[in-house]
Amino acid sequence: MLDLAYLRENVNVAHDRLASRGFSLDTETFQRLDGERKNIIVELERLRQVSKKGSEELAKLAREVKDISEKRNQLKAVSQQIKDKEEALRTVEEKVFQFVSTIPNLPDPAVPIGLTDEQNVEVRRVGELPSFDFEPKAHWDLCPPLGILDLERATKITGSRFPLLAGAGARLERALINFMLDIHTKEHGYKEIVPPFMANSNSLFGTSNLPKFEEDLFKVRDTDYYLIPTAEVPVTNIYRDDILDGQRLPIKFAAYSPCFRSEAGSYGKDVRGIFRQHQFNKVELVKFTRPEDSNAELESLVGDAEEILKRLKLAYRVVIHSTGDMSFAASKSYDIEVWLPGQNAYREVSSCSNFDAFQARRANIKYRPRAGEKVRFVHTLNGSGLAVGRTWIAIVENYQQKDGTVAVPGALQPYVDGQTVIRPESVI
RNA sequence: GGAGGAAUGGGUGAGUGGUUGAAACCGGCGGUCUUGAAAACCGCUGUACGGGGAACCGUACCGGGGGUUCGAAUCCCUCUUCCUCCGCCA
Repeated sequence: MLDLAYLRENVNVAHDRLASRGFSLDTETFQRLDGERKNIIVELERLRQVSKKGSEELAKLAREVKDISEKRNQLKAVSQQIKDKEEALRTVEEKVFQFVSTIPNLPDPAVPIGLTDEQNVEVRRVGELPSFDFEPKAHWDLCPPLGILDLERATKITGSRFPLLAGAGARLERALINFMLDIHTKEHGYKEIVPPFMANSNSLFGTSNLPKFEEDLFKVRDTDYYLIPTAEVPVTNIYRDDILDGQRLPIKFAAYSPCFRSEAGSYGKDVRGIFRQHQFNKVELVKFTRPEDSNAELESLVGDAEEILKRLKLAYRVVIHSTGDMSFAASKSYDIEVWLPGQNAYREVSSCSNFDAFQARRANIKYRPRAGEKVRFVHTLNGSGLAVGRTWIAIVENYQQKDGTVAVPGALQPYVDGQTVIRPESVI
């Protein structure tokens, strides 16, 4: 949510900055609604003052045992006028709210201008691409014979786009979760969180998944609960409606969770294998920072996520999103893309964003810089550290060997009882 | 699932219809005192919106929503959350 006061003062600047991300701000509608709202408030406050003063006078008359019936009738009329104005105010405020809550965040000045991912800018490449003396396979061809991934049976349980891992494949998934959490909690200073895996509509509004993106979510029938699309939702909302002590900032949380996404509108995209799923595991990093620190904290957040790939010796690149490719709430975003030999391409394993005060305003998360000072909105950030299923794909594709087996990266071996190679095992 | 109780400012906690935006205490800020600190004492100490150059002024907010009334933290209805006891349960 953008700052209403900012919009009032700078509606044309906001219009131009939003145009750079492909959003057309209807400045006329905004100014009309905002003006209506203000007129009603001014009138309402005047009426309330009349009523308040009148009530005091009436109380005085009553104490003096004088006739109050005329005064009371007069005030009764005022009271009705107030009710009417309040109703009018509710109506217009609802309209303003609807209008403003569907405006995306303003891009940070450092973000490259462009309307699509083609204007994204590669920031750096790290690690060497693996070389094979054979044709490397994609994970959907490589894994079923090893007995670690069953693509057909998963569809029986639910339908398409659900993972079914087995044996060493299942253990590899679990090892990755522990590996990632250990590094972030023990070395990068994040506190581990196990959040609810469902969230209510207020929480989803706070992170901007509602109201605009409801079609991306799975909703639990007859309740106000949604399956979380990312741990960002519950973890960011830990502090909804809170005032934090400024001395505690930055606050850094790491949370493992399954993620559920309807993937509406991605039919035909990544249909093979388990790259794009309705359910996947992810370790998410979330930060609450002072406004002046958030861009530096974004850089270190990306670094924390990159560290996982470095330890696993996987080649990757970091890309900064153009204005048009950023998500609704972000002011600045980086993607980390890991090299997948089976697709001969870099593919996303992490997206790290600074939301500045956009989510904090929606979720009402404030901090007090120092005792006695005014409260301000925090800045929120988050990033995948990393998407576990996609890291799993990267490992099997990058560490595949000519005989169809998969080597286990050294950093991960302590998490799988020292196992060094995944060999074919009995299918489920 | 059944029966009770509760929700007030950063915290604890008074307040059952009319200067109550809200006592008191704790915490915080400023000051007096002190070589310095502590203690003691004094003052200040919520948020949002609107008006004004500013000191200030106005309005709203006592879990959410609705109602009664000229007037609600206070009365009524409803929802939510928390606590206690009983039952059930991984």
